[in-house]
Amino acid sequence: MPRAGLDPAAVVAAGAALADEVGFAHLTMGLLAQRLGVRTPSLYKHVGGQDDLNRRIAALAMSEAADAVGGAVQGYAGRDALAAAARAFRAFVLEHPGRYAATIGVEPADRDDPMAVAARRLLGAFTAVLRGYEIAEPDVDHALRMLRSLCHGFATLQAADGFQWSADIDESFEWLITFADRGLRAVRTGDVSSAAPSP
Amino acid sequence: MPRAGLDPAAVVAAGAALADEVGFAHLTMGLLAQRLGVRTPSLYKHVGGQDDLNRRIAALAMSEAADAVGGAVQGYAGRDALAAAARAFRAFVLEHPGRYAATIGVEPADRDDPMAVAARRLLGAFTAVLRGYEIAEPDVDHALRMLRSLCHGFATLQAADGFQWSADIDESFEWLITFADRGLRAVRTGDVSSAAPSP
DNA sequence: CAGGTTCGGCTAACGCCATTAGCTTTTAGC
DNA sequence: GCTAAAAGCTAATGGCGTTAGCCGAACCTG
Repeated sequence: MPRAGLDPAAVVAAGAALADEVGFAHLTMGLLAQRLGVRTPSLYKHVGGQDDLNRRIAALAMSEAADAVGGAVQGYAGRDALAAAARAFRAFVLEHPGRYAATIGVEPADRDDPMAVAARRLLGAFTAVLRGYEIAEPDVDHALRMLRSLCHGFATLQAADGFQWSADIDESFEWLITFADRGLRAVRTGDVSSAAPSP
Repeated sequence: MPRAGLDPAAVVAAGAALADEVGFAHLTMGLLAQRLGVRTPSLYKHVGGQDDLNRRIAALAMSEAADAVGGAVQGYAGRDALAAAARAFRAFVLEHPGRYAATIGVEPADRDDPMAVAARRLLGAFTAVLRGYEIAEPDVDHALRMLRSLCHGFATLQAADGFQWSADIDESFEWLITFADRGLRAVRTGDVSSAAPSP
């Protein structure tokens, strides 16, 4: 019986691909083993178990998302950068719904957790987008969270088929980009302050 | 051996409460039976199984969220209505993370599915908020999706402990409400159109 | 090229969970 | 009070994650 030649990276990559195919909730150790042409217990030579596998898939997804968004932003600024980042992020989530789902609800163990490192890298890509809007320091964190909520919310709702009604979804997303762009420019001009809401 | 006096509603309510306590992913038929002082197979007299239980919890959560948002909006308009709706929605998700998690990834069977009915009711509450902004018809659907993405994204990211860095989260949320309010008012005045983004 | 060690696969077995079948007892209706 | 439906139970099945322990392949050393 020849060896399969597996290693942790190959197992995690196959697990991520399988999650994209069958949905993260249906990703099972047995199914993954079958896909790899191996018996289930053999996987434990490469990953610690299902929980460990999930965390590694989440880290991989975060890292890939950071690459996608970071790469898409290169050479753009302002509205173009925002649009590129948002489109790249949504495209990634829609192309890889399974591995992205793995990132939800996983809290990194410590700052050196690969998941945490990748998450900071993704955050950095969005921070670069904000730089073009010249937003005052106290507002940057808020704007970052707003941007992340918007992208995460839209992408996950669409991935979960949460938009059931009529209007075209791509059009809605472009509308959303324009909305965010206008809003962020208003932040620079001082229409939205970090202080308490206007009375 | 006296009867426990259960019925479907009681089982679903206990399941939702348990999901809030231990997390939706850890909600198990055995654990729920134990909580109700009953053996596991007895639950099958009231719900069809785990999948049916999950769907009923999701429907309950949607219905409660619709009540919370709809009630909070009563008597307000414009920015006040938006703030009330957003705060009510976030408060609901943070107080009931388990049952809200049940709603993600559940697609209703048909239009009469209780889940679909409740979802339409929740959507209606947000539509009522938009009414105060006098947004043109072609933009209403986009604005609705934007609002839903924003609220869903922020609440789920916070519930999953996705915001790890320093700035105060409540402050970020108020900032986000102000941001959305300004943006929606700009939609009315025509700064954002439903047409393609400006060059 | 020989021999030992490490490493990656395997089978067997355990426990947990969801689910079904079939029995018993309570409860409600006539 | 009798009957029938409803609500609980025990027992059993199958699937999954996981662990223990075995055995052969690959690699490194001399």
